[in-house]
Amino acid sequence: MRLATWNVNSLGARLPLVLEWMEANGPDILCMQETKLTDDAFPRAAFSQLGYESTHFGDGRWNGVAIASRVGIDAPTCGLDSEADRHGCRLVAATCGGVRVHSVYVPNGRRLDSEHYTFKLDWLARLREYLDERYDPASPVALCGDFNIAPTDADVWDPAHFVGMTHVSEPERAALGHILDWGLVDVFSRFHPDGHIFSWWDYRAGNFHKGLGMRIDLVLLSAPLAAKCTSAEIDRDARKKSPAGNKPSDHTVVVVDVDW
DNA sequence: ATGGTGGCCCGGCCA
Repeated sequence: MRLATWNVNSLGARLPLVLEWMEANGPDILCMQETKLTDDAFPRAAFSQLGYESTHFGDGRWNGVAIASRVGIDAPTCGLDSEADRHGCRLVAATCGGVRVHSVYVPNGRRLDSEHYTFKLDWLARLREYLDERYDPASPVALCGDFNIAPTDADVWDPAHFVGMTHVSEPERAALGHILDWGLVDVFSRFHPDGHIFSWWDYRAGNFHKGLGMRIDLVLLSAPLAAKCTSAEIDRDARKKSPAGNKPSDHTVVVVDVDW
């Protein structure tokens, strides 16, 4: 089973590149974030033509998450528990090939003194509660998406640059740690313990070409899946303009293979 | 390294 996650930064703008990448790389399941579409505008037929079922949770201009799967989309659900999250469109889940898959878009905290930062920490705490209430960590569960957190200092280009900034603060890393403590493994870091491999680069100032990025897009697998994970890679090429001329997102794809 | 670019959709907001 090939499982991938990609913050596409507008599926409306990115659909040609996403389809091009799917045809070339054959994911069984692709989790997408920041589709920026309403459910009505989601291009279900385009995925269907490639053999994928899909589920989407979005209300338009911001956020929006989706899953495309060619191994089934069963029992789809949207959001966390609260009414506030129902308007955030930051989580969609479905059972795909026997795995409970979640496409997750964690709020951006913006600044440490921002109310958005408080909301981010609260959202992460409720994500842990969501796991506690629904699943057994001994079952196959995957959380895939843009966590807007670099798990360690090896996941940013220069830790000194990020002192006092969001994405790296101790409370954010602790909140992520609490989610991992439920029984999930950041499988990419297990295959690449030295870090310094990134999934996001600011569009501005040529940061991609300078190597100035962060690893904030994660695939978290419960123990039965993590034990059978054979590969975890970041496809840096998908951050470039494609051979067909399609423009990139500011994030690229994380691809995980599981012997499942 | 507080500028810069790109997405939303046309005036700023968001990342």
